[in-house]
Amino acid sequence: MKKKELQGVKEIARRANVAIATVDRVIHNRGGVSEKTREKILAIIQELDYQPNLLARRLASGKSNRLVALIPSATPELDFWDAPRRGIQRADAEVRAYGLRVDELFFDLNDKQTFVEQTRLILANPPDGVVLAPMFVEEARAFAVACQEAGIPYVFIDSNIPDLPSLSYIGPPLFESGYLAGRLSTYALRGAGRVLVVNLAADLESFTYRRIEEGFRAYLTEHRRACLIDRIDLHETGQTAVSAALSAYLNNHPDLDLIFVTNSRTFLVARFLESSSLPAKPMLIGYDLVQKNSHYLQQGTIDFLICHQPEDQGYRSIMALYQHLVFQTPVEAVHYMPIDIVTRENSLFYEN
Amino acid sequence: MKKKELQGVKEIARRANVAIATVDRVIHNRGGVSEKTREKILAIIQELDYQPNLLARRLASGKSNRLVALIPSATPELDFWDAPRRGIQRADAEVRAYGLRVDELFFDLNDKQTFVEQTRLILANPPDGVVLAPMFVEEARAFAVACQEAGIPYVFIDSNIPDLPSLSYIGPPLFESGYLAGRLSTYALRGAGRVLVVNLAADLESFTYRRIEEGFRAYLTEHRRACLIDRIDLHETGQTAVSAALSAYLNNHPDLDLIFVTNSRTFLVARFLESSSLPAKPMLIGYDLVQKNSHYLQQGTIDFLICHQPEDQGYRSIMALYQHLVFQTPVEAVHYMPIDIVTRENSLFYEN
DNA sequence: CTGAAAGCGCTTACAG
DNA sequence: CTGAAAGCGCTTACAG
Repeated sequence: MKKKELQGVKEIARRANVAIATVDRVIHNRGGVSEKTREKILAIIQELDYQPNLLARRLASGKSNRLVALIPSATPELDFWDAPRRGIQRADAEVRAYGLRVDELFFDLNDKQTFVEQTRLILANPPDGVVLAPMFVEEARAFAVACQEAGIPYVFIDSNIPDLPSLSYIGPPLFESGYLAGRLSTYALRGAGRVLVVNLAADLESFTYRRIEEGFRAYLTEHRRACLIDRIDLHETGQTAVSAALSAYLNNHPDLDLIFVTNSRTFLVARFLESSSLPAKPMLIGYDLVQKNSHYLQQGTIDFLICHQPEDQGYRSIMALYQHLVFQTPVEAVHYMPIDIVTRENSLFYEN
Repeated sequence: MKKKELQGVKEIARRANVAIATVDRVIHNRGGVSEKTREKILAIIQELDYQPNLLARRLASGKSNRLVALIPSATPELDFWDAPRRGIQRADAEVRAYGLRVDELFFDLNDKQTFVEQTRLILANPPDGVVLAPMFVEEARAFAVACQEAGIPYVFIDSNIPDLPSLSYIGPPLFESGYLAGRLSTYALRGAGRVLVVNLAADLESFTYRRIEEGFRAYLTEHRRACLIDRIDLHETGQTAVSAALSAYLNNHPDLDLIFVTNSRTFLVARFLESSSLPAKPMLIGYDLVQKNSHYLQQGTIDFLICHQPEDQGYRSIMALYQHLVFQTPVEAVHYMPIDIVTRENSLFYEN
């Protein structure tokens, strides 16, 4: 009978003439091993091209990891964050069997304080990794720094704070996304053309909106020098405020060709356009296939929505942490999502 | 000292007053257990909401699975299949640690025989699952039937044979994809408009091209009744043949507004358009961001490319089999990919 | 029909 | 600095 061939640490231990525990020590750099035997073992590992069995490792160690995802809560009005959440849950389901668990925490997009409170809760019971939507820039920055100090890896999702050393940013390339909006807008421009950029958000300091607008303007500057570009910034995101501002603008500029809304609140503008009786409806371009936007896309009030695969963003953010924690695989520092153009015709399959 | 609490099968065995092996038997329906103890054990499993530890299961069983992916080979001229392949390899890397392995086999898109040979090889050494691009419909059908008989699950990727009971189809919704092309084409139509549909493939019997064209025509019929639609079918996919056919057509119809190519060989048409000196270049819409297409998209010769996330298709096809084999999770019979519109402006991030 | 035991490839105290 | 042993939660012969 042929003798059974040993595998893995056992075989290494046999060849090095040491105990398995010693092999384990050098594999994990736990120290307490003489340089001589250390090198002998290392050499054998090389020679055998040893690949640890991760199943066994995890089973034996009994370790499991807890991740926290801190994202805005979806509301009936604005369900954007349902999509990343689905992705997060899909990832959770896939890796649960391997000892990873994801806790979801939510904050209110209109209330900084809810964000701050959640970050406090997280730090009080530190997880092994964090997925974070840094909508409130300063507060997110403070939290990120705290995570760093606690040695907790974090990944940014959907928007970025580029100068922080996150494990990864998973989201759109903002400038280019705006640039594409610029290109799409040219389908509507007659003659010189008049364009309105609309920013609707509680926190307008966000890097996000500025970069998108820069990209948008860049395209038009390059291709439509004569085009006139105005802007409306609104901290209030209620329908009344939005309608009032647009109404006032359109009174002065009935010749408007196009409105570009820099985030998912595009439906607020669409709603206004539907209710007002303009001689010629301007083209409307915005972001994200949320339910209300989908409605106006079907109606034809919204012409294009730009999307960045929000579900996949959620999925990938968890998987990045998973790869990092379980496999110690290097993770790409920036994963730009594709910039998708969604129209009435392809919207059905975009929602999956 | 509090007594250690048992987990899993051990705890079940303790409560049922049987050996662990017996618990294992009922969990896996291996039979050879009296109805009475079987029911007792089942009840306890219910009560405990027992979830097997898949790590332990796989480690103990020592089982591993081999998958085979049979896809067209990428060529320097047409590198489309590089993308699904990358996805397949990414999935392979992710699940390798869990005992799944993927072998890749390739066939020549211009040579049915290479496909048939590969299927023979596969059946001679049956894998645990197959990913299959059924470009050659009849041959793929025969192979699928053979797989069924051998009890091997298979998933179709990129194109479908709907009446076969594949584990899953992962690819575009063809009709809707063509329908979107129809919508995009209307940007080019002046007046009634003249449109040319071009099919370029060795096997034109494919369900794929017909459905795409149906969708395309459906949009135009609904929205542009007066539009004239011609078609060129070409079994030869060399540049000379393509150029000759287009040249002849354009001589008779210099007023052409738009060309729609139903697959990734769009660059053949673009190349012809660049070399010929037409008074007004027709708009060109085609499929897939392959390298040559990307080039002509940058040039502006191609206006739109429709894409279906080919890398993700590869990734998901392996993962579907993985879920099925390892977790016995139900898999969705059809997973339609999004229909993406790629322009010069967003192409960079589409390639990842 | 049922059980006791070895083992999957690791990690983790514990002892020396 | 090093080793022997128990154990992670399962599965797999093997014995009865």
